[in-house]
Amino acid sequence: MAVTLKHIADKVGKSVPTVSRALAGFDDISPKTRDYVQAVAKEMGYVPNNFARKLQSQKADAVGLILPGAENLRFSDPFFGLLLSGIIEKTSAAGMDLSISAASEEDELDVYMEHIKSQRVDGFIIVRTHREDKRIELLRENDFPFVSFGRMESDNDFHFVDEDGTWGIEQIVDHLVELGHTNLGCIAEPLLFTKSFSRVKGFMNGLEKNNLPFSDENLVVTNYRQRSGREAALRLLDLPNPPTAIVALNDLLAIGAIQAAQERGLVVGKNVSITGFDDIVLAEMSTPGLTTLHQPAHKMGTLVAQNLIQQIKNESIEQSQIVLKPTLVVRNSTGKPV
Amino acid sequence: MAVTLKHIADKVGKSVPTVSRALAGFDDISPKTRDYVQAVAKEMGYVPNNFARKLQSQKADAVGLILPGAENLRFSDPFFGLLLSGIIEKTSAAGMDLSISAASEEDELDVYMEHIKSQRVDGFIIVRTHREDKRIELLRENDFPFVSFGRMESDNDFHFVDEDGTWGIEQIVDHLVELGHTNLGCIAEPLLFTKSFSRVKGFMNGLEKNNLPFSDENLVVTNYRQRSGREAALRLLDLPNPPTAIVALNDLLAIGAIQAAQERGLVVGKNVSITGFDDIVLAEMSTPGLTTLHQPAHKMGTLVAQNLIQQIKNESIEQSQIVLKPTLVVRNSTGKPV
DNA sequence: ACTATAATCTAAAACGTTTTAGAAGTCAAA
DNA sequence: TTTGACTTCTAAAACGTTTTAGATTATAGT
Repeated sequence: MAVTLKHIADKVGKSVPTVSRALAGFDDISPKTRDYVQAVAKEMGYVPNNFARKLQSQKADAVGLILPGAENLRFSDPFFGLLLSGIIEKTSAAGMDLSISAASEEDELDVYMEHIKSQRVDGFIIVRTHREDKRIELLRENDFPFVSFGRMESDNDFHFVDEDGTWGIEQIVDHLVELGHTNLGCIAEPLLFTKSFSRVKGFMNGLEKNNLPFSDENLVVTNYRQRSGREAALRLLDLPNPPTAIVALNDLLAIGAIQAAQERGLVVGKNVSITGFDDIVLAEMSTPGLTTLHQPAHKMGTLVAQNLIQQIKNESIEQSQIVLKPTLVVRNSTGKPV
Repeated sequence: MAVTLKHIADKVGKSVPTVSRALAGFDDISPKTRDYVQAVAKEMGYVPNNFARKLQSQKADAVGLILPGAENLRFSDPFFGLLLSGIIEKTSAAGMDLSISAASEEDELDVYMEHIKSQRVDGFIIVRTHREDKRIELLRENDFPFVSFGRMESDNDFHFVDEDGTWGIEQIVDHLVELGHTNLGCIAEPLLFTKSFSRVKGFMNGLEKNNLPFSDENLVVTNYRQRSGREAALRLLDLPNPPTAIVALNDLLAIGAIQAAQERGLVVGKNVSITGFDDIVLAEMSTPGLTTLHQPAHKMGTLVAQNLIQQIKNESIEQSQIVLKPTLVVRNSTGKPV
């Protein structure tokens, strides 16, 4: 059985509250008692019971991360992995737990409510933000602390860390246009995600800025996997008038697109240019190296977690809304059109 | 403020224990009262307080995963990501929390003890198992439930899920020898990890079985990153008598090795053959496709979690020690030597 | 010597739940 | 009409901690 305050109290011949306060270093305990109690506690290997403490304090000292879609956990996405590592680094350092769970779309909101009502967590981190996000609305209504990784389409009166995806893709389009491309294709994730939507907007903006027409068939909307990237790219490459450059809106899609191009016998960076977004490790390792937009995934994780922790602890928050600009990394997957 | 049993009790005009037992469906409560209480509870949106319940039950309903090395979180490793997704799937389904934290090597054991003593978790999942693993010894001494992903070198009297790495690499060596290779190099992670050690053993066994000599300089021990794979491969390729095949002991190392070979102007699968281990998604996507050993990472995660949950719940355990054989996947990174 | 003040401690309550032991009431059998 | 058994409920205690309010003792000031 674990050592409790009562055991220590019995041993030192004092009351439980005295022991509690001695260990906490309150000044209504004599230095002599304090030191003695602390020594005994240490010797007995005392560690406070987590739940008793939390019940009393009415704080969970925990951050919740509820992953959308049980089947779709997305841990194979290296970007998400790095984001998570940033989050864990900060929460661990702050002595808080990170409670990860999964919820299917139907009962997602219920799971949030249960977490709140059972006082399991003090705040949430929201990922894969939608343009209209019910989770965010729910949390705002209930005045519960959270930080979203990504904004909504409007009404962004909450704490978030986000990329400037629109701006980023504009840089990509500029880069391709500078190289001489005039017929650009685009592969996107579902548009209900703000992230995807913003990036597509960047694509449109880029075309418009460079006086290029947009054609519907040049935009393929799919999911986030490489496999889908490959299929989407095949569709683009098989068009009667195929694009000479493909703007994939994340690196995994881009890698899939590279594979597709190679299957069609095209030299990537020459016969066709392909770009990504995120700069996962893989982007550097692929052949050819992928031209993409670098994002500090780990850093973003720390920012999200930091803000949430500050909210929870009622500390002053330096910046409650952070938008980071990605940086263009040019590698060999882009070149002049032949 | 959250709704408590007391609130419901006041409303229905019964005592708190009655409400508690009515909600739990005990049969010493009349059906009439039971239904009424349940209806009222539902209407008031009652959710039990997590910590009160856990304090009383003396169960955490949580599984701990303490990641070794704070700086080295390894979330960028897709294999680990998949393993994690399997774990989360099972723990979520069992209604248990997964508590993830990180600990540096110095205070790793203390962190384990604190988790145990504070009754924060009911069991642990051990990853990156060492040949002599202090964590496992600690948990055994304390008779605390755990499942290890990977065995120790000996004295494996505990629950684990593991690969048969030795057998796997033997298949790889056989495959290469069949193709005609006689000079094989090997790139390994640090040998204190059982996983790495077993795989190296497979390499040795394979050579011996095929009557090939082993030379020290053909084995490079490094860490798990691509970068290291590249450097190690360069060292092998620059030997006076360079190997015609490189057995990298994980896929990331292999990808790095492919990169190195390409830098040296070699055609992989022709001038030099390269193999991996794990079959991460990337293995299929790389050019050339990587010959490797497939492992069901997600499935392994579910097995680990399942066993632990069964231990915790005192359910019967189908299999407490599971060793899975990886399956050889031949792609284009291996071929006859020229 | 008496009072005010400070120093040190403790009893009691609280957090919200579940378990245990037993009370109160109902009903049937003797 | 008493006994026993059963049904339905509740009081009290428990889990381990912290907070609040107050008790006790020592110390100093007059």
